[in-house]
Amino acid sequence: MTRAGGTRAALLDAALAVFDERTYGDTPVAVVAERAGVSVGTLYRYFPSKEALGNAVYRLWKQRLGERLAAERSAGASYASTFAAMFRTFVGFAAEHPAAFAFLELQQHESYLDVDSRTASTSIDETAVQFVTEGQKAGEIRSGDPHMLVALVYGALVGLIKARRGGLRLTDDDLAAAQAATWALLDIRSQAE
Amino acid sequence: MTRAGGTRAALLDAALAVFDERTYGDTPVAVVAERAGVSVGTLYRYFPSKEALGNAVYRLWKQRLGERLAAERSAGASYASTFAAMFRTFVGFAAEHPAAFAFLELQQHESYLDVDSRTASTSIDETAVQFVTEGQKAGEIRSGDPHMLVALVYGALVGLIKARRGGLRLTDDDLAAAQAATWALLDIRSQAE
Amino acid sequence: MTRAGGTRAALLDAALAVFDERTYGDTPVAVVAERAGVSVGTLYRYFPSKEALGNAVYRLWKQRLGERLAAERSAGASYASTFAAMFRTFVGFAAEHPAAFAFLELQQHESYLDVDSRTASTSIDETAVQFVTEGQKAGEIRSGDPHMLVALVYGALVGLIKARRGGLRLTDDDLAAAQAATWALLDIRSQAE
Amino acid sequence: MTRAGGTRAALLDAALAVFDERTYGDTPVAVVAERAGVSVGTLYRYFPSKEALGNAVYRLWKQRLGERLAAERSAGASYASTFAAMFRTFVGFAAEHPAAFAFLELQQHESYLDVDSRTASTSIDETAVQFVTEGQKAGEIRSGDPHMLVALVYGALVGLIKARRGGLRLTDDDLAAAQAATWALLDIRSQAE
DNA sequence: CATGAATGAGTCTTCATTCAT
DNA sequence: CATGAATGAAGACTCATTCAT
Repeated sequence: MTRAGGTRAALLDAALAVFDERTYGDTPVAVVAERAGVSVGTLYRYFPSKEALGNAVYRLWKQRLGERLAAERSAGASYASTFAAMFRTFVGFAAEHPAAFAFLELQQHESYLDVDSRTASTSIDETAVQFVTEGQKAGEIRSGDPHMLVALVYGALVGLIKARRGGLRLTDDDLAAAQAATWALLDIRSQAE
Repeated sequence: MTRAGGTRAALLDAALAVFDERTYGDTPVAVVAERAGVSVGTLYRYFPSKEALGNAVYRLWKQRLGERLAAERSAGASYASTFAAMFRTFVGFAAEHPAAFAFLELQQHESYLDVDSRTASTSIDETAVQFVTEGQKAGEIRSGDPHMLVALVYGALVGLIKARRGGLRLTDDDLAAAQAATWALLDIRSQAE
Repeated sequence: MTRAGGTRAALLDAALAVFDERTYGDTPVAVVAERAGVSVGTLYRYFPSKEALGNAVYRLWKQRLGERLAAERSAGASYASTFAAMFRTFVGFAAEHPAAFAFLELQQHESYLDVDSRTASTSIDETAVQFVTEGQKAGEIRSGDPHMLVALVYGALVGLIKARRGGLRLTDDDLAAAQAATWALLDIRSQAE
Repeated sequence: MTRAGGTRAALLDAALAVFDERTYGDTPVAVVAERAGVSVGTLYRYFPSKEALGNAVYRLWKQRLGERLAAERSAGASYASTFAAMFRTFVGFAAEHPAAFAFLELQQHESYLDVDSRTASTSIDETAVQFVTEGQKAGEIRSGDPHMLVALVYGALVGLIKARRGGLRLTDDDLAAAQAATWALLDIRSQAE
């Protein structure tokens, strides 16, 4: 499991894998070390504590997800098509990195996350809020508290991936339908009475 | 903290409270017992294990939520108005029993839930799936895998409550907007292109 | 399981049964009470502690065994025939009261036996030692420390019953052979070189 | 108490000592660890459970005893003299390792012994049974179920050592007498009527 | 007198963290 | 730098004993 990036990367990889299999709270550090092919002592050379390791894993993947999402905000595109791209990115990320997605969104981290990690988490939110706010100004996204709308959309997305993880089979057509439905959460045209 | 219902009820109350504050996994049984005003030994007279206690709490509230949701399926009402009632029930439940809601929907239970508890959980889902399926047949709800649509809606609702719990302030108008947006996830009229 | 003798007897019966099934140390008093058909509280009305109960059971059966053994010392009989009678009594007792025998001889009691119980135990020994001493004087039993000879014989008998309990099948012929062999431990005629 | 053999050996030594003083069932693992001069956590590095530790101690000494007994079966020797050697070995083992002997033969192990330990125990029996069977064929040992005869002899031996442990003083002459008496259990010449 | 709920000290076991080699 | 043995505090669970009803 030792990646090119060296011991630290191997530890982050191993931690993600086992945290996904068992949960952060239920995973002894010895298991992480063993999976990474190093000793516990070595793990503690790279991370001062289990919490630090958990935070590092969390931050690493939250940032990766955030960057991929942010990259979709191409200038000039319509909000609907930008949303479509973001949706696909999100679903694609979950498909490519199921362990990372499950760890990030399906587990609880409150008990150990530090400020930096929370910030990483918030910044995704901010990107999304900004997108919604601008879309509202442009008259393409329905009115309403942007934070609230983001919460609804993000929640729907997480619900979708969670269901998929729980065994729900989704074809490309299903995903297209899911994207359309989720966009309806924001679409100004769905607001009409 | 001893409720009128007796020791068992006091334990269920205490367990819900501390599981919400700290998480099931991070809560020693001694803390539950203390909160209920009894000794550890007494807790074990009423529940054979910590897992059994966790399951009892989970089932109790999942059933209460399920019953309230199911009660909204009044005959003759339009799907839109039934959905509105369910939305209000869900949000109301979360407001009245924030600890219960957080415990049920914001925590992980995979590691200890038994079959009965999972069944209680599934039955809510089934109610919702049935609602969607019938709505589709009636031409009021958009097409698409009902399980997927339910996952989206349930996810959105959870996201909403989670945000509220995270500090987001929501007025009645906000909630009305949230309801409208969430209904758009299902509304056949949002499907038109 | 309630015997005619009343609650106390029922408790002694129940205790013997469960102590045999599980061991004194591994049996909660609640199990004894339940088996006797009474509550724990009641058990404590009849016996001040678990130890007292254990001692009472031990003493009761040690005495019964002792009395039956002592009864075989009929005057005028030869030592060989008296031994034969004792052997049969011992084996018969073990067959009739397997639980009692196993409890008495196959379990450890050191940790809780009180003086009275130890006395009851010793008196069987004394009877046997007296038998051996007299037999030696009469020239029918081999020379040697009587306590030692008794230890050998008693040990052999316990070994026999233990083996039987462990699954060894013994016919009447086998038992006759066992009796002959055991008597050889004492028989003056086996001493000849 | 840390022996040269390392921590594991120290734990086995300590366990034997305290199991003898108090009984396996009445000894907390903390006491074993303390006696061995290590912490509880360390004990669990070497033995996965208290049961595993108990089995390890049992097996270790049962094997040592078995090996010493088996070593006495020198070819060509008469059955009487082989028996004499085994008798001395047995008594010698009990004198040299009183704690081990008491633990092995004077305690109950049924509740926790695993298959391997039971096997170790059985193999001593098998050696003895084989000795008796061959002696019968050679016309030197009395007839009768070999398992039964072994049970009698082994029981007598255990009774002897138990009595010694209980305070009985035995001179070399006494032991010689005990050996003679015990051999009479098997001696063909004691069978004659 | 009987009941059985309540108590809490005591047991086994786990695991984050340290540190001698 | 890496190793992994050692630590000990903490957690789940049991059970002899008490006492209010």
